[in-house]
Amino acid sequence: MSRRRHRISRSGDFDAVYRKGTSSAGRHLVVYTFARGDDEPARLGLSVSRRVGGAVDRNRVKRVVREQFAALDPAPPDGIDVIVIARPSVMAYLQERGSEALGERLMELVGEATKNAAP
RNA sequence: CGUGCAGGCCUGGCGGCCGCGAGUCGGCAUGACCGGCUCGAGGAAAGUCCGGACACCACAGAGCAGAGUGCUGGCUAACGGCCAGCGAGGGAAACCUCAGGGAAAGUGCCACAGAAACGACACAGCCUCAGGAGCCUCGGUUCCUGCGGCAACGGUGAAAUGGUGCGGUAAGAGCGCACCGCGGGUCCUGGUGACAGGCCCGGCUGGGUAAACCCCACUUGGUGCAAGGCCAAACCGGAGCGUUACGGACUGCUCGUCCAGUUCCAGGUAGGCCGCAUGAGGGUCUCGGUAACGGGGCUCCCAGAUAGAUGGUCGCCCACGACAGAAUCCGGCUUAUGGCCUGCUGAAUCA
RNA sequence: UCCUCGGUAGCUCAGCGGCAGAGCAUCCGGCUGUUAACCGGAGGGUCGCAGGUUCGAAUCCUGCCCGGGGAG
Repeated sequence: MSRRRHRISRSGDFDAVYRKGTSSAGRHLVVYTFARGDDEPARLGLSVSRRVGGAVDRNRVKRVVREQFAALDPAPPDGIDVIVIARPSVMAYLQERGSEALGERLMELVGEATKNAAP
């Protein structure tokens, strides 16, 4: 499977998710979701600002989030766009608790956001 | 042994499993697919402080101003970099540091203190002589005034008109001498040169600050790969200014050349390809050079992403390893940081 | 990717070679029955950091660190 195809790459798509989607915020991550309404696989977008850390730390955060997103169980439904925003405290959490703990937080937030969008 | 100094090197390795980017080969269910093989971050990729390559701006122009550099010789595509020297300063030493041209071209500044801070002259003061007054042991001594002589002495200060010693004198003074310092020379020797050593002259003719203005020498057009080029898509309405002018082509000025438009409002596109990785390239051998570096032979192809790829986990090696992630590409500088090796020093401390 | 501006008292800023200042805030005293206002006084600073030039640096020079703004 292609990772690239499952990413949000155009700024217009980002704007659509921010404007029309629903959000759910945690201490270290913020998740936006938006149902496009087609049957393509779910896509992921990432936003990691300089406040998180240097280039090495930011790459690590993006890598971990992508891995954990691909391993989500249950997997997010088709036709959905998900944007994950990293907050500045995420590096400290990652070093303290590890990538799997961050995956659990991600699953909670994604579930919450999709539930909010459903009704 | 520890300490200090200098130089060089590396940036965990091997194996298993899961996962990512690019290239290439193959498969068929031709796709935004699957499989095999190969390659896949750094010494600083960083800060963006210099220098180039490359691209466009006029054919990349001229002059001034502005800006930058500043011991000598060399290296380099170039540099504010590097190498080798010279001089000055620091250290016990190994060794380190230095924007290190010009102050008799001119201007400015030198607070406070101090007699005086740029011209030196005055002030304060010292001395001979003359006159007057007092004291008096009648030889002198003190004070005042005057004609002269002098520049040693001056509670300062970062800095005070060469320093120390001897002679000399009424008191003194490079006035004379010795040593040290300073300045000068169509001078001599060595060196490509900075400069060093010597000789002779001047007896001294006065400071500091140019990382103050400045003078001198040399360098210097601007913007930056989101440069720039091509393709596709969309909008292709209205108003004003101008049409020998203004405006634009780096900021200021002058000249010259070129461009035909340009400003505001409204509306619209912000997708793909090239640039984009074979280069002042790396490795190794050899020759020249003290070295930086250069010549030649052989050999290798070594990241090219575009919401942006290198990680996770397990085992072993004594060890989680430090700083940290390419975005047009090179040469440097600076800063952050873990470890290893080699050589040198002998102050203090320990033995 | 690149270009700019700034860092001085708790806050906002001035000072650009010679003992570091103003306003607001804080504290103390006065006024008032009390508070505010007002009056008088006091404390508070590695001038972002490190070198250098100078007799002397917040000021001049060089290199860093941390913020703010802008262009495409």
